[in-house]
Amino acid sequence: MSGVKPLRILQLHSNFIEYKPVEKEIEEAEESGKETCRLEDLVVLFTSVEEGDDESVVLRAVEDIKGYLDTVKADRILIYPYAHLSSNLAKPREALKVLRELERRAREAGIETYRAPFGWCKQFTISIKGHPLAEQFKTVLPAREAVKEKPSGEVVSKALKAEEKIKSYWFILQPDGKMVPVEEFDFSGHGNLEKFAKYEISKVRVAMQVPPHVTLMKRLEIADYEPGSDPGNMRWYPKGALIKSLIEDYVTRKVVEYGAMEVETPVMYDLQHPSLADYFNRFPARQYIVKSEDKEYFLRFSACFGQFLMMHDAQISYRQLPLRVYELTRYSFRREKSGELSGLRRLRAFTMPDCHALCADLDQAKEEVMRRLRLSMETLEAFGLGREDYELAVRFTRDFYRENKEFVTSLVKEFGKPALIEMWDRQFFYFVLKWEFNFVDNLDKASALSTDQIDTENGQRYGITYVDEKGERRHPLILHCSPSGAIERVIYAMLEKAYRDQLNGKAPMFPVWLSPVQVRVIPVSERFIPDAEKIADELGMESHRIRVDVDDRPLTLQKKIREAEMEWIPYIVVVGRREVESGVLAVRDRQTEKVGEPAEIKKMSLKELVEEIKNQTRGKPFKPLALPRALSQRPRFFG
RNA sequence: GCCCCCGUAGCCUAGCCCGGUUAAGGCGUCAGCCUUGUAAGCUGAAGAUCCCGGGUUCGAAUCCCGGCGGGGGCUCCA
Repeated sequence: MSGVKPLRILQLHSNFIEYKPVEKEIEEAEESGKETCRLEDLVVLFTSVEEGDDESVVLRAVEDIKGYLDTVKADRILIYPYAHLSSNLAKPREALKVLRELERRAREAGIETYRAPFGWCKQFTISIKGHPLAEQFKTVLPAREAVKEKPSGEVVSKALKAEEKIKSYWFILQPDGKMVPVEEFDFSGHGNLEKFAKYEISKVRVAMQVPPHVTLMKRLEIADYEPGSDPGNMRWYPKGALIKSLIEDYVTRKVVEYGAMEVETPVMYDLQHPSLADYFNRFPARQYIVKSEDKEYFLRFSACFGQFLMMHDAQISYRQLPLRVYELTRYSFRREKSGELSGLRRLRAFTMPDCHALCADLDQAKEEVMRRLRLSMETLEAFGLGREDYELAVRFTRDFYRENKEFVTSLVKEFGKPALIEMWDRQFFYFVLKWEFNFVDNLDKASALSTDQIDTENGQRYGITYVDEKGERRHPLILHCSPSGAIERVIYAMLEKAYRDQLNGKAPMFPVWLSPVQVRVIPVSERFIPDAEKIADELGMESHRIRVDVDDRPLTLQKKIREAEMEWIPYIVVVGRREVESGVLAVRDRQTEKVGEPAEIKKMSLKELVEEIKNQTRGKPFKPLALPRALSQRPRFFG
């Protein structure tokens, strides 16, 4: 190694650097003023010269620097003598010679070059750019290959990295079993599928508007950003909390009916737990980390951990399979990158119904997946999301498809519309097959709602076993299903759909069972408030399970109607002299309304109205009004 | 993380480019009038550290620099 004088260079692509020579540290120091020097948008080269006497290294270094400047599109450098990179420093006199040579050669190479004074104690402030290549540490050796080291940044799961290398093959699978490469498929009549396919494959995304549902979620006092929390953690106003809670109840009820056992598990887990750490690396997500005493915990991003650990400890017989376990996670956490967060569509804290099913073998798993596909469609239906509102994607490995063609086709057949297929050459994740329903919004963005997966790894990873017919312990296959997707995302989809309805001239609204106020009673003047209250008493009788309120504010009738309409209230009952005398109600029915046209007023008896609402909400959960009944008693949360 | 946009009263917005009286308007709130017949009745009042810090200037919401917060996009995705 004699004759080799390595350079150690820390390259930092910076927004700016400010440095100020404070005092000379050594006798050989250069002459310099003490004024602060500031340079912007440049690459700073913290450089130390190590023991040796060979100057040829400089040429190599300049080559390397040029390449780097090209890559990061910069054209200016600052050579900043920085002794702390080495424990084997060259003599100052020699080091200065090398640095000057480096400066000269860099200039010769056409680089705008600055150099901080050598031999001084300097103070500096630096702002480093955030792109992946902004920080590089190099050791430049004259006779050998340069050593590249990247300073360690954030801990990224292996799965997240692996994902970057996945090669996907895209097809459209028709209900009749015909599989067509996506570029050959005729999308006429399948506009949403086309948008979804493009969104998934092309990665071109243009849109620079606030998503319609964000405006609506605020205006309707459903939810809002919470500036006092981490981004992606929402606040829920009374109306939103009610809607969310009803949806949660409904999904839970459906899953329990399907045969799942509801459980509850912790929100945080030991980062060092062996099974968890391993799984962690198979799941492409970023986490919140919580420190407690001297341990680190990650906040769960699904219910898998808790349920798997529970199943690990359970005694299970093959006779009990498929065994279904369910939890509604309030909350699951994923520390999505800040630029990815969007309204209720993509959050850092969200509520995820998560249902696992342990299956004895693939045949049982396939049967179960089919049941859960149906369960998911029924569930979405209750939120007013029909098959026309979402698209199916099925993703699997090539091997799985070869051996299970019929099964895959049967899923698409059950769905009834062509589906987007993504095929992989080998298994990257813990599952061999996964399907999702995807909603396409008004900005042509697609997001997954319901999903199910066939997991071939975690039974083993978590040591989950059942005892088979022969008395032997075996690992089950595990299905992971969310029949609705995140609850917040369901609300997002409903709002986006309502917005689209409005564009098409339909009055936007929630399904009646989810409307925070189902009937508003409006007296024509203050004189009729007592009559209005009496009607509200009768409509709102506990046994009717109807949410009624009364607009008792001293406003004009028109104004009160307008506000009720803007709140998307399904039934508006106006009470005046005529109603009091006749006993017949004058009802505005939102479901029959068209935007911009005068409303039709239906004459109905109170009993008929109660019946109609009961018909609309049959079989759905009910919760009482989440706000004071009298509008005059209500605060305004937004606007 | 990067790029782009935004930050003015509880909400929405004007003013900013081109610096100059008490920062303008609408919604909402409060008070009063009106007592209302199916999507905005009238009058009045209160309400603003113009995001924060620095700089330029006789003078900054306005120009410059830095920071903070939010949104959107990029990459990827339950």
